[in-house]
Amino acid sequence: MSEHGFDVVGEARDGVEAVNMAYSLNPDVILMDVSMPEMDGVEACRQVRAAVPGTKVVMLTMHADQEVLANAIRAGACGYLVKDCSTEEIASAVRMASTGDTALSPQLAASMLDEVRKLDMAPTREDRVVTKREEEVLQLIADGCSTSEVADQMYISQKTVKNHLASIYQKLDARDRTQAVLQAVRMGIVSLE
Amino acid sequence: MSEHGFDVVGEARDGVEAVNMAYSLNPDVILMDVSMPEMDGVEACRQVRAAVPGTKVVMLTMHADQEVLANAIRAGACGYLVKDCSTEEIASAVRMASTGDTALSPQLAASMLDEVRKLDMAPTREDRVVTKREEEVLQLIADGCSTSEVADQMYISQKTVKNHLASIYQKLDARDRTQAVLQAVRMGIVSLE
DNA sequence: CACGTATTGGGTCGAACGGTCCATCTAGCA
DNA sequence: TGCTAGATGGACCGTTCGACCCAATACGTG
Repeated sequence: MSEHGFDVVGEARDGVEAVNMAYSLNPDVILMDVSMPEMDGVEACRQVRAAVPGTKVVMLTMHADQEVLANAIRAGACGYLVKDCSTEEIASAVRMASTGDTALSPQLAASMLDEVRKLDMAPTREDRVVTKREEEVLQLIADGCSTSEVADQMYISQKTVKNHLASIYQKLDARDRTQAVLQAVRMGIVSLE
Repeated sequence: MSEHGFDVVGEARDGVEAVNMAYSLNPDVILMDVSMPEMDGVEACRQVRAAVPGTKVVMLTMHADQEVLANAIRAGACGYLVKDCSTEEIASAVRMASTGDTALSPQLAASMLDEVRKLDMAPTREDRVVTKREEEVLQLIADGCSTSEVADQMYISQKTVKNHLASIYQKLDARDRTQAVLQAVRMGIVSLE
């Protein structure tokens, strides 16, 4: 398998196995799938980076999910590829990782930059005025849900929905859900169907 | 006064006098001011058209109020001028009225067409899903007003505001003010600031 | 380890909300 | 002259909402 410029020293079937093998084999690069049994790739990446700092991790995923990408970057991944890329592209990404470079699928480059921007500029300019859960509450209410319906769909109690709303009221300078949703629509936080 | 092609046979100081004089003098055309003591021009126009069908009425007003214009057209006015037009334009409008034509100030022509459109197409396509007052309530709530604030600004009781809202809920298929306002925004009934 | 934030949740309380009855008044219509 | 729709209100009732307390858990930062 040295035709690509590197040797495959091992294969793991799940996250736990990957971490153990990384510890014993101490490879230069690990090609890690996001979706894995026992332990997902992002968590495995985090543990590998903590246990074996010299090992580079390239993540491989099915979907260009920005949320997962962000977590992978935070976990210390040195590359992130979507699965529809060619074998040569994967090999290239592994070689780049070994030399300290970062490989990234084109369709992920843009959201990658956005994520880095958020990470770096979070203290100076907070784009996310409301948290993820608060945003979910706003969108559901905009979609016509009552408090109890929001609670059911988010698998939380009505009280928690109200807590999120109370937090939203402060952040969006609203005094009731009507104003909060309207403000969220103006700010582009939620969509109007 | 025949320099303009017609004679002035009388002048009335208020709406009641205008109706009486129209009945006795049976003029070809009446130049009627919208704002008049005793009886406003629109009502006077209505009564003249009922009592003396052959008489044409040209309305004269200070403001290009679409609501008043609509009422005047319904009242049977054959022309509608804003007061900043020239003497010759007024004379022209009177002559046109006498021959059965309709004179209209340019700035009123557009809203006139809109009004005609509404009148003709009202049975087939009801643009106005909510009434004028209901629309006011929706806009104020969209602007951030509470029930009591809406009541204050519209000079009505909170109960009436609630009544309007209840009517709105049925028409817009909403169950609370949040959904009602959002639906109104989607339908373009109210503006988002 | 302490600290802040996010998320989850409980309880209470007064105000607001929505629904259901009802009545009055005005316009426009048949 | 009724009839209908619109606008205006009143009274009542149950539910919901928002504000104000509070606490437990988890997570990341310093």
